[in-house]
Amino acid sequence: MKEMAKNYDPSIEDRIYKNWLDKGYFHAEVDKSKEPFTIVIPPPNITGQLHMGHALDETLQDILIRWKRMQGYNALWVPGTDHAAISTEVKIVNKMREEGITKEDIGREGFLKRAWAWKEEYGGAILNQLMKLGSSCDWERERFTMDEGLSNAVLTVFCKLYEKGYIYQGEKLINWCPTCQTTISDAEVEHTDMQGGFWHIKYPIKGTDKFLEFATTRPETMLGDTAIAVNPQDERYKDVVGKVCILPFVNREIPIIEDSYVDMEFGTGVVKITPAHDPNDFEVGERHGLPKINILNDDGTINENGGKFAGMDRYEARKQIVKELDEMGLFIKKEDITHAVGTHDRCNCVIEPLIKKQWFVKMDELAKPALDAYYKGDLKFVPDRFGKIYTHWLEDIHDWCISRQLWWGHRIPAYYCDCGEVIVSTEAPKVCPKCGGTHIVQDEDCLDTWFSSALWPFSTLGWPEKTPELEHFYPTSVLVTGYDIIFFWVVRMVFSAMEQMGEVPFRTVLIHGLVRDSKGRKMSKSLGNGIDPLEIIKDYGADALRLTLITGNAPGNDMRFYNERVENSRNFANKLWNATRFVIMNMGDESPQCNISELTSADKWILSKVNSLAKNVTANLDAFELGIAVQNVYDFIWDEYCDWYIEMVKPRLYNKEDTTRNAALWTLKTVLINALKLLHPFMPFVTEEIFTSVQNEEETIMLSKWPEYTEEYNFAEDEKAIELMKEAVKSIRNVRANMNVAPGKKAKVFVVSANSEVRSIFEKGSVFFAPLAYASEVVVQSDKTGIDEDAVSTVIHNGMIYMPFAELVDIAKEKERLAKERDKLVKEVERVEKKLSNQGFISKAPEKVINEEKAKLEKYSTMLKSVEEQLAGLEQK
RNA sequence: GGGAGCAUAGCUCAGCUGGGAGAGCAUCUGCCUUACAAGCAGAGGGUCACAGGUUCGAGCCCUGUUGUUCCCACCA
Repeated sequence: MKEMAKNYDPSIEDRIYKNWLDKGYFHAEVDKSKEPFTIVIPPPNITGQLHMGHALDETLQDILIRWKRMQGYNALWVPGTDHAAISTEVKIVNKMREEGITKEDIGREGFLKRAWAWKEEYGGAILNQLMKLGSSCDWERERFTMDEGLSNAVLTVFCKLYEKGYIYQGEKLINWCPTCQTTISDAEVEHTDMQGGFWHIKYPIKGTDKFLEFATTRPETMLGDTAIAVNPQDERYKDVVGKVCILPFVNREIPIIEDSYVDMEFGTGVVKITPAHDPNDFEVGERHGLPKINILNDDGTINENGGKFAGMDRYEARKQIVKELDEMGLFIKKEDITHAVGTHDRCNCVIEPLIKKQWFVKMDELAKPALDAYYKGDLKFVPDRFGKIYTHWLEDIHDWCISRQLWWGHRIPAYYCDCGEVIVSTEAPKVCPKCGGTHIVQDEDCLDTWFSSALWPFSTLGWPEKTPELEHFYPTSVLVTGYDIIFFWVVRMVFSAMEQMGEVPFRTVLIHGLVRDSKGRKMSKSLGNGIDPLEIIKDYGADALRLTLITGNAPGNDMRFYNERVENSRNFANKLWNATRFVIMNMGDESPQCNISELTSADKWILSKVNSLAKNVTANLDAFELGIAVQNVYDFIWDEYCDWYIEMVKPRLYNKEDTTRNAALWTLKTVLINALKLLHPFMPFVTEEIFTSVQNEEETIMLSKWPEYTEEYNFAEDEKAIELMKEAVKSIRNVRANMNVAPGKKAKVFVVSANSEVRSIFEKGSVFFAPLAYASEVVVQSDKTGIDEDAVSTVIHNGMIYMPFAELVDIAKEKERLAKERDKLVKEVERVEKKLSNQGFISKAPEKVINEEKAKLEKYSTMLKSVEEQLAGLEQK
């Protein structure tokens, strides 16, 4: 037997984790005799540092995996990392800048060398941090979005979609980040309210002395204007439609056109049209066949189309243009407004819409099966409401721009021959199939990082190879992720899987919220309010962190994190630890055995309780109510097992002669082990440590069998008996505290009941009832014979409790106290009577509810009667 | 402009298909009782945002209002 320290020390966690690793418990092999349960990890970026969001995400997954593994499923959790194209590239470029090197200096090959070195250095770090949390991932199956297999999957998908016509190259308006100098997808544009101007400007109308007034938030784009538009219904401008304006500075003649897109009510009802730099204007341009003039360079400066402003930064040009328009008398006024501006979610730089030739995924056809899967119920969101976000996005989806002007990522498998032929192929072609030429160059661009993570659920299992793993473990069971990444990832995984696999990638998406700081703010680097999970683990243990993240949180809801909550979790681990110490101390080296017939009511009560606990916890886990599930276990261990059962069995354990001592020890151990198992998914380390200390048949709790409800351990009568005694103990404590009786002062306790069953319960339970009720002696009898009239009393169901104290009791006070008890009961009786006399209730409420109410009425009225009798007795004094 | 969430004890939050309001922390009182002071026992504290409605019965369902947070969106 091990000597246990007085306080639980979570520093054992590393040792336990290492043992699990060494034993290979996390590894899952294809085993057709078992039902698979699969989770693929949302791959963290290789730029990453574990943060609270990860900690929550991984904890949820680990709980599900550990639980299913114990239930006997073939549980596989696939770990891995994401190359995170743009984030990583930016970090590497920044690091190079410190060394005074640019990408161009070292070229593509040199850069990639550095990027892979970066991956080697930082890629594994976050996985090591995941281990600290206790994550039971199958590390033998770790994948990386750019490893050989996954890259092959990416190329295969690209080519297949190209052949189907779902991937195409087009000159379209895209989102350009002038800082990162790459295109980004619509999903990566973040609209943020910013202070801006609304400049009112007028253009001269050719051949007249009139002007046309309009307003714009981006005056510099005027250099690319190719029309002026008004609403066809607008009577004010009927006479100028068809005429042309002279565009200042560049002196281009631009037509005044009609388009219903223009809102007559807004501003002057006149809009300048810049098809190359605004999505709406682009559409208008398409409809009217207008030229599209790009005025921007990639770095956000004005290009040669901007005439005298060429070379100027966009914002500098804005100022200068307004200034010069003013000098020309064409500037009217500037309003200060706040409006939503598109920014890049990685660098916060303002996005410029502009036209470039890029690769796109055509979305309309791909979106349909992904929507159907949800509507048919093959794909479920927990909670439901996130399904709406999913369908809303898919129903309103635009084509996905997938090319990025980056070097770190999967290079687009498109090749260009001098003859103009475009060849898309997984292998680089040596000769052009059209002209036979050999001067062929590959597209310079890389793919959006989400293109590869979209394939993650099947690419990690070996696709496009037909591996046994893919056959067995796919589709995966649950995807766990935050609501902030539904568009980026969940949607794209589903439509990719539907297209490539013909099946959903996962059946359930469990959505969690954000972990916020104690003030409810998002944790962020710029605020500096982030709490490092590794620090918390160091101070309190991973179990405490995990418990904190799960407790009191409903799926999809944000939570606030603060240390007091972690302390409470740590205290719980310590409570459990000490309960175990108690059991082991009393058990000694023997392994208690006992026959079911030797069990007392108290034993049966706690066995029955842990039995139904297993049912509740399982049901809540099935419903993904992890917060409720763990609360059930917590309450059971602390309130029922520790505060009641352990206290109840102490007298039996301390008396070596007690014939039920073994039954108590066996029950203590059995219930503890079952509770440990139910707690293990949530707090894996402390439960393992205790499990191996308290018993030795099984070598790890991880692979032990999940407790299941069984009728054999359902003891309703004993539960009722013990609950009655608890009720009695609580009222006695209450009365004593009320009267300021010193805890050391014991009193004779009379239990009086006309009901023989009640008497029997207290007679049998007097061993533990006496100490819990601070009784020097417990006397059970059927009437008040021989009880001092001055005795303090309290009522229980079908009985009274009397405690004669030696000192004179203040009769007036005692009457007052009893009167309070009576008033309370009167109210209860009235409430129930009212309910039961309600004809509507009697005729419409379910029978079960009516019977419950009737039972309450019986209980409260008998209690009331007893109190009234007692009061009447006191009145006579 | 469209959509969603939230509003419950001083604070942070639970409350599963409608059937007598809960936890942790904080506060107050008494206990170092030989598992645990990271503990034990007891107490106080809530017109469940507001107004209607459905129902025998509403924190829970419906409608509206207010406040708040978030997501989406091409009003220049």
